[in-house]
Amino acid sequence: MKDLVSRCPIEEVMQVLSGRWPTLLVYYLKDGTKRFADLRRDNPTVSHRILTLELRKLEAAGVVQRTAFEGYPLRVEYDLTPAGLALVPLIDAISDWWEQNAPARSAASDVAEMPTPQVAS
Amino acid sequence: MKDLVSRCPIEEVMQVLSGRWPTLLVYYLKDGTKRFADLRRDNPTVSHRILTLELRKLEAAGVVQRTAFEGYPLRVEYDLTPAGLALVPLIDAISDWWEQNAPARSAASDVAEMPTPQVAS
DNA sequence: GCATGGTGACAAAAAGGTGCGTAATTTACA
DNA sequence: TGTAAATTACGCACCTTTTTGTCACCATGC
Repeated sequence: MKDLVSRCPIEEVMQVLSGRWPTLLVYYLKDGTKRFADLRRDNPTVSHRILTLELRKLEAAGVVQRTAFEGYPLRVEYDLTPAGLALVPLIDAISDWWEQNAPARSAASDVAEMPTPQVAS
Repeated sequence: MKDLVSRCPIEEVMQVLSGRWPTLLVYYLKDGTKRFADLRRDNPTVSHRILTLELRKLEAAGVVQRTAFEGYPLRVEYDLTPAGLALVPLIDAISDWWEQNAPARSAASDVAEMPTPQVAS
């Protein structure tokens, strides 16, 4: 998260989507408008500070729309932008990919060290 | 990267794909077999040590296949596993998504603070 | 003595967390 | 009637944990 500028787009997206929370927040927001407290309930392990920071990051990236209402108690709503909505199926796809390839991971365990297959030239 | 176990798959994948390097390494490996030094050339900013650690992580996740040959100088080859190959189009899709939504990001800038649209109830 | 892929000790930086303060209004209750 | 507390979203200061990086060093055969 230094520049948000790099040669290849993957590096840039990852500056936004890397970390524990961004994808998770998108995931929870796909159900529709949520308030700050809703998102905290959805994921009780985020600290309030990190949640605000992450939401701001996603807002800056154009993934999340933040709408603040005046008056007390404060009220702020978060939604996915169209861009954010477009991201949802992609995250789902990666999620599916993981689930499909998870069995392979647990099967091939840590036995295979230094396979030494050929000697080659 | 504590447990690699969580309620929802997204959290798990992100433990593997989060960070600057994992997706980038997959990206470079999609061209085919690469040796350690090749990957360093592809991305000169990874430190040598981090590269080994990241590759190990991807290997453990079943994304990358590591093949070590005996003899000196040492020779180690890295390839994508079938799972890793399956991941490539997904990363590309996210990459494309970013490129398509990049203009929107620079257009909507930081002017809109406290929009105060309705007052609601 | 260089090249290859790697390790371990340690330092720096980033990510994440805790807890307190703030605001205006409502509710609790004595 | 007066006061205390809760509510909501957040900023700030400080701290811990995790990640990433630097540096030196190993192994061996040409």
